[in-house]
Amino acid sequence: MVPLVSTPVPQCGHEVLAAVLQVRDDAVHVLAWQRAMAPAAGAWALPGGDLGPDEHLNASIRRQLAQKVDVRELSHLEQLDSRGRPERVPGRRVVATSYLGLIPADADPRLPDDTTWHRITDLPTMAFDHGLIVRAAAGRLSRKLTYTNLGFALAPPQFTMSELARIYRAALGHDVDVTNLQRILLRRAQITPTGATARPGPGGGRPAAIYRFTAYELAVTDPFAVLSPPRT
Amino acid sequence: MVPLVSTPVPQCGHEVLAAVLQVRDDAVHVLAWQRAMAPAAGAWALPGGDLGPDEHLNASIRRQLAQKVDVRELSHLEQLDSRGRPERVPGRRVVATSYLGLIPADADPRLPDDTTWHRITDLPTMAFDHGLIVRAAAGRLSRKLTYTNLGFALAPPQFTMSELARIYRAALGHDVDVTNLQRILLRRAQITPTGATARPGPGGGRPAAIYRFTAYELAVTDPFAVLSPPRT
DNA sequence: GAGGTTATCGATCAAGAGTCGAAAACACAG
DNA sequence: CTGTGTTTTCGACTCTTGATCGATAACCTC
Repeated sequence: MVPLVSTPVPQCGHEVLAAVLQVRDDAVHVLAWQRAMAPAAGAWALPGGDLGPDEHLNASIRRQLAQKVDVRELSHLEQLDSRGRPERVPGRRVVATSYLGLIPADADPRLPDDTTWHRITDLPTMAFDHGLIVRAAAGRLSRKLTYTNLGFALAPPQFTMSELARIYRAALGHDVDVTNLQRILLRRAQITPTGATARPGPGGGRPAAIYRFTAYELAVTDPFAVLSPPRT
Repeated sequence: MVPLVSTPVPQCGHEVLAAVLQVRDDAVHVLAWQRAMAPAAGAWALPGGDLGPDEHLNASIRRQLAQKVDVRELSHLEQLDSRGRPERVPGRRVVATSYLGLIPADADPRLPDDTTWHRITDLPTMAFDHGLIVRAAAGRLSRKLTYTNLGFALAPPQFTMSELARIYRAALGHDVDVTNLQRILLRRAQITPTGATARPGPGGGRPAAIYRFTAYELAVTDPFAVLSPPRT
């Protein structure tokens, strides 16, 4: 797939990288692949690569990602920031534009042999500054989760409130009250009851209502807008 | 691809740009200079230029800005985003990383002849995609003003509440109640009374208390954190 | 002083969010 | 079929934040 030797040096020292996050087993994971060659052989790296000579940034990150995971599984993709420290990659000056990618909690895409999921709380040795990018991505995710509808990108198409709360718990890193979560997301019209109910597990319990997200595109929820325009 | 004049071709097609904003006469203005040469001759452009071969992004934007304004006047500088559409600049493929810069309302820095302030509500013909960057910068500013202490970068070192409210009005684009603003910023401990009072203008009026910002580095104010951790 | 002007403070109202416990709806065991 | 345990759901309550408005304070000029 990737040529091992004699890669032509790209004329533009610019690369794109993505921290693709997913909640798996109640913990946020990031997609990474293990480098086989120098530099940073053995370390884990984020998917990405050099920007093509006449390529859009968005097109490039999608193309690079496609080498590691089925991009159709991606529920969200947004730009994070750019890093240009000359020494961030030894031996070559390259500016990196990083992205945050999300995959719904129920998906389990096929991955190449060199690629696996890693808990972001227990990262292996990461190549270059990729560890910093993962932290920036996780921070962006948890903050945006509170004032946007970004949950749609983490949750499966259908879910109960308990399942959704577990996802939020993992992504936010602290406890989430189910009652509170339900009221907030309902009031914001972020989620809609489908009418169906889930069957209780063994041992019983009241069957849970099944919800879905109302929209699947990022939207900011006004409510917490402070210093807002007059209400008249 | 080949440059029209004999400027040395940078080895990396990467530039940095800054939208430097300031509140002047109750309106947000942006610093721009008028291009004399093709491409986009006559159009107004943001300060910026090509990234040096071994230059940090932050160092580069400061260096470029220094050509148009005294960077010591800058009260804040943060990265906005990167744009890489191949056609964003005709004749040359260049990725741009944009920045938001702020200058306190009372400063009036010396500017080169080709450089002036423009109201962002009434922009002249902007070169390339620079108009989009100005809008992104203004949006970032108004949003961050509500949930951070970014006001410190817009306000002069000392101010009365009326003066501060006028600055906020301009940056937010809507009315701001003085009483409300005072209470919110005091409760958040963003501002501190200096003890001094301003002399009333002609016609009298109660002398206004003089405040200053408590801190001069960006800090997020928690209060509006939704789905916040349990209060116990 | 009297009237006009501006700033400040307090009381009140409304809305969003966190907490808690009771009730609802199920499975399973006896 | 009934009682027990489990999970979900709903409502009442409290707390905090922010918006609104009127009253008071402190100054000017005449």
